[in-house]
This record gives sequence, C-alpha cells and structure tokens, in this order.
Amino acid sequence: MLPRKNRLLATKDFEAINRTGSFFSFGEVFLKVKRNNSEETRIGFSIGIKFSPKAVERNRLKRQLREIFRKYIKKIEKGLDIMVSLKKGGKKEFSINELERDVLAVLKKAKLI
RNA sequence: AAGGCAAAUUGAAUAGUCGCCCCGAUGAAAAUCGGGGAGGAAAGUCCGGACACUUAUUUCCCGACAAGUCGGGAAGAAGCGUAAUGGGUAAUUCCCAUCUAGGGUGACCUACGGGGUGCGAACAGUGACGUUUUGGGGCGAGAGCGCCAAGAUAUCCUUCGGGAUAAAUUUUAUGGAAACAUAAAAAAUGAAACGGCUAAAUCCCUACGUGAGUGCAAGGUCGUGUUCUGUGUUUUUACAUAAAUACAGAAAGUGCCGCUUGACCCCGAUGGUAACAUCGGGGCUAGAUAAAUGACUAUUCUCGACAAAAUCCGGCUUAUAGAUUUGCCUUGAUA
RNA sequence: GGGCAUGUGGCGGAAUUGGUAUACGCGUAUGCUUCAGGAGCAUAUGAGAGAAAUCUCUUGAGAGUUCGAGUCUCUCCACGCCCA
Repeated sequence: MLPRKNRLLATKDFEAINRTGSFFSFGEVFLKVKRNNSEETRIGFSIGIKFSPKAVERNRLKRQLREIFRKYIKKIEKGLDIMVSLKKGGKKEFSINELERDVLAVLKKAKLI
C-alpha cells in the first residue's frame, strides 16, 4: 500500500485528470498523467464494476498494481498526478510478472522514468 | 463390507523481510514498541426486527400548565399481515413437536393444510372421482363380476394423393378356473343428466396478531472555509457604485458523532421430547471512506472451491474443489 | 451501501377480473404499376415438420398454484432508474 501523501483521493482530481490528462498505454495497461502543483507524486487506480462484476477480482488487481508502483515510485519524476487503469474486455486475471512488465513499458513510453 | 438417509464441522500449514488500516504506550514532533485486522455464505435483497427521523383517526383515563395544548396509558375502527393444532422467539412467510395427505422396503422426504360462493346470471373448463338412466357385447350353470360407449367403420380437413383424432376390439406371449391383468403389434369409437371439483399465490367471511411511512446516502452536531443571491448597518460619494461587517437562503465540498459491548462468543448447571429459556463463570473478536489483508523468500502436503465487510442482528434462498465427525436405515457375510 | 421498476416476432408496442398469444405500426420478401428507380396498391411474414390440410413448440430461464398462466407466487438471469 502506498503512503497517504502519495495517493490520489478526491473525486474532483479524478475528473480533472480523466478530462485533460495525457494518455499512454502498453499491453493491457493504460494511464493518464497530469502535472500538479506540489512536490509529491500522487497515484490513483481506477478499476470499475464494468471491468469485472466480481469484487474479489477488482480488489486483487488494485492490490497488485499498488505493489508494483510502491517498488518504482521513487524513480518516477515528481510532481505528477497519475491515474492507472486496465483495458476493458481483455483478460481479468494476471500474474504479477505480466503486470510489472506492462507497467514498466508504459512508464518508459511516457518518459516518466 | 457395500449402498443410502439426516445433521454438524472445516475451507492448506510454518518461519522471515518490506508495506497498509485500527487500538494502546512513550514522545514536543518525527517516530519507535506492543496487540488486532473479511465470510459461511461477507452475495441475492426475498422476509423479519433493533435503531433513527417524519407523520397520524375516534373515545376514555391520568398528569402538567401559560387553558387548549403537551406527555403517558387503555380500547375500538380502518389499513396491513398470518391461516391444520400446540409451542419457541424481539419478530417473521423462520424454527420445534404432533396430526392429516402423498412418496419411499426403510432411515426419512414433500405439502401455507380454516369456512363460503365458480369472478351477478349466461357462455367456459373438468385428468382422476361419485350417482342415475339408456344401450352394447365378454366371462360364468347361476347369483354376479368387472369392461366399454359403437359398429366395422365414424367425424373433421383436403390440392382427392392423403392427413388428424385415439379406448373397447383382434392377434401373439406370460400368469389365472374364467371374466381379466401385463407386454408387443394391427385396426380404429366418441350417449345423456346430476353431483362433486376449479379463488386468501386476484373475491367474501371468520379467527388471531399489528399504528403508518421512510431508511445510517436514516439522522445528529461543534463547526469550518469557498461561490452566488437577498436584507440591514457603517465608511466613501451629489447619487449610482465600491469596501467592511451581521443575518437568512441556495450550491458544491468537508471534520466529528451515529460505528461497533452485542437479542455477542465460549464453558458448565437446571427446566423442557425439542426449538429454546434461566442461572453461574470466563472472554472482547475488523471498523475503512478512491475505501485497509498484498508482494517476495524458504520448507511441507491431499496442490487449495465459491467468493471479500460498509449501521447491526435473526432467518430464507442461491454459489461452493476437497476433507472430517456423529446418529440412523437397507442388503449381504460371520459368530 | 440502501430503495424501486422493466423483460412479448428482426424493431417498437397491444393483449378485459387468469379463458383462442402476438392487435397495430415499422421493417423484410414476392407480385402489380413504371422505360427504370422511388412512392403507391395487393399478398405473405414467430420457430420446426409437411406439397397441403394440419400437428408440435414459443411471452428472459426454471419451478409452483389452477381444469387452464403473458397475467398470480417463488428462485435465478439481464438491462435500467432514484437517494448524500
């Protein structure tokens, strides 16, 4: 789990980043990025009920993504809001290695590392 | 031993590292140390309550006072609910016991199972059931027995080739004294009347119970800051206006309480056939708010199903790999 | 989290108090009309079997009540709406 200061919490922030953020994707993962006015990186995860109706699957994927970002958050450029999500209609279960590979690829593509 | 019936339990384990949520201690703070951290269904939201707010008819009784209002209690009506009998519970459509009906060799299983009249009459249906009239053939010496609705074809449709309806009957096999029963094949009929039946899972009555509605996004609270609107005051100004400030309303957002000690869990005793109740002792066991349980390493096994709290609790229903326990039944074997 | 509706041909949408399911409109197919197309007119149109008459099945799925269920009851599924 991420420390509270590194989490994206407010509904308002999610709406803003969803509307005006820059879009990057690789594999099954995509993310939207927007610069904020602070020194900290804030990360939010968006996996809705449309992705999977089972709460167990949604919670598991969010935990796995959080663990990956916990490992790499110090390398990511500071002062950004990031929203992470998965593509609908694809696979609903992933191994941690598959996810980590896709996340690293998309971060390099967005030039955040 | 095999097969089955009913009930209950469990839902991989151990050690270490990093990280998250809550509580406690220390500390000015940062932080450190210790403890706890999803389910039997957390699900569906199908019932029932607790709790909170809103609202409410008539009569009677009691109390308060500012004298027509408020608070408390009782009864009735309406509405709502239930439906074999008795019990359990905070309450229920739940649970327990018994009866009745049906199924099973049996252990057991299934069933909301009171009265009335078919929705005004008529038109409607009626597998199984009862009665009467009329007719037919079968068996039997007869009393009688049980069978069928009628005469070798019928009715309807047709593109005239055929098609639809389906029991007695006939033939064969087995059993039986016979009518007949069972199975297979062939061929093929369609009297009447009355009764009974068809409704709380659409109506009416009866009995019993019960205020109603909305739901923790209920609701409460110290507030807090932002934007907009209106009103008042002060200052400036000839006025308009601008600024400050107070009150009211609206919008979006947020802190705290509600929020976890509860119809709670475990053990024992007593009462009861049982559901359950009472008493005694011990225990504290998630409380989040973009929403906490993950990742990595090592070892072992039977290689791990369905699936994750969101005010709380009691039921029902649905999903669920596998493992375990208890009681009982049937069949067989041995003594 | 809590609460509440809906589901009928390819599409929309009817169906009296439970009594012949699919009225009506759109669409589609065929024919007529036209030099041709459109518009218009006529016929057909849930599925399966059949040359046809006709038979069987069908109201999201599965059970139940009933002589009889699109309608009443229960369970499941799908798709929606409202509440700070």
